[in-house]
Amino acid sequence: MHSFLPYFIMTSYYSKYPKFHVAVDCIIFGFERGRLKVLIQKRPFEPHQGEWSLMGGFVKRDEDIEEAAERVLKQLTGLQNIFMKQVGAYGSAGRDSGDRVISIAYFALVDIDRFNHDLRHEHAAYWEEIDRVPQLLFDHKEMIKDALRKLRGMISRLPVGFELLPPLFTLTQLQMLYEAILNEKIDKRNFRKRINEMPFIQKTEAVDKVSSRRGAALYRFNVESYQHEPFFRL
Amino acid sequence: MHSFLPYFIMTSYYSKYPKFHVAVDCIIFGFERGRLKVLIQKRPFEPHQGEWSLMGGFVKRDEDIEEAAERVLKQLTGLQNIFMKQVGAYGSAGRDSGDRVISIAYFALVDIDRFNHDLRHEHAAYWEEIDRVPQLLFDHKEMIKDALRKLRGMISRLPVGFELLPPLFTLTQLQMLYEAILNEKIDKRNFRKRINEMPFIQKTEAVDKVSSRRGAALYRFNVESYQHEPFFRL
DNA sequence: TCAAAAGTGTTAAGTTTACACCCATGA
DNA sequence: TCATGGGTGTAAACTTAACACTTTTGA
Repeated sequence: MHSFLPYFIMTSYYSKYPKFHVAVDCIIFGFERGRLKVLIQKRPFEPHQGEWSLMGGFVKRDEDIEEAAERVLKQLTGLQNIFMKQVGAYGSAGRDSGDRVISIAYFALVDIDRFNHDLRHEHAAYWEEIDRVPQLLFDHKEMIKDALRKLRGMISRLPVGFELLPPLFTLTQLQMLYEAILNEKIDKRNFRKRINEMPFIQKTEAVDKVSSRRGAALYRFNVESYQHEPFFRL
Repeated sequence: MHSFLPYFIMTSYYSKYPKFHVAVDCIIFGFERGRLKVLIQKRPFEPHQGEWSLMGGFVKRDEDIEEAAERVLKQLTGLQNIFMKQVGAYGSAGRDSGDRVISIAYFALVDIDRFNHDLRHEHAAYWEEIDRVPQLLFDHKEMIKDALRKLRGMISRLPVGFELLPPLFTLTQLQMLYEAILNEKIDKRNFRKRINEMPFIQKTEAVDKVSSRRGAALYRFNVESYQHEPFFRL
């Protein structure tokens, strides 16, 4: 705020215009046992305390909105430097029955194994399968729908799926992840052929013996060798 | 605002949280003589009066943010029921040097012929070619970049290009529009072949004699026959 | 009569899809 | 030994890309 007018006339150039509460809401996606999940929470404050909702919070006075989203995510997961993307701003006049609030939705992709489950319990949060999400507060369900649409549009062109997996993963896991997000079956041989052509998905020496007797090769996503690829097409 | 607490304690559940100015900024795209253009304006108020910027305005107290965007668009163009899409929210703490403002960008596609040019002059607004836009205020140039990226992602899957053209248009015009938006040459015969396969782009009896001696068939986009198509692929 | 834009098909290259069996292992 | 998930190649269908000449007409 840098007004050159005396403060007793106005506190800023814009002071005649109304102000609004601004919140962020986080759609936190995770992937577990072949299912895409989203984290929902029993709202911890009034109004509508105890109803299912997304995790959210109000933007602080001198905080970037991205920072606010990262703060909310960290509160609930303990995680930082997580892949997040803005979904959009939700600003219908009547969307929040507590007061006028303009909310900016972000989605995050987390490796569910790194998740802090004490924090999850502390916040009464719960991983729900994407197509079993109950009625949520306000327009939160629409936010999830929009976030999922955005994720779908991204997953086949940008290497974001790895954000949902542990550092080492099997091709079956990766395929199930794509199937869960795109909500369609993929042919195993065709899938592997295409993955093979992506130099930034690299086979390691390591073998996963959990999911099968025979053992499955573990792969990793190599950030460096992705650097120059503009995008791909699954 | 429906607080059940006495008004002298708090005015709403959220009253301990800060409030922010919220604005909308409009990226208004037009298409003229083979060029994609965007409307920029000499800012009519302080701070930074007279600098090039997008057309914007503050959200009113009981107004949806979409409504605010439509209002701003109407102020400048005289047009209503125009194709508009949210680009996203811009909320860096220091983005506006006048005061903290969170701005939500929308892009609009207008038929430049329907534009009210008196209003344009009144607002000191100017159609600039997309790749000749000068330095703009704050993060407005980034908003244009993001809007264009969004438009590009859309144009080949959804019939939005027509919003930029008059009701009747030639295939050459349509092709130039796609070339301008995608920023790449398209083969004429391949383009026409694909357009021919789209039942919702219909040839009319009318002929355009302006752009060539021979005359070119005029086509129109038929909304009704698009209804059931989920999307297409140019 | 010629300049300028409109209009028109075919072929080769590349991409996508469909499809079924053997392998390695632990229980 | 058998049940389970891992791993592998080819051919047909389809899509995309490359390419050049004729038509019409007003100046």
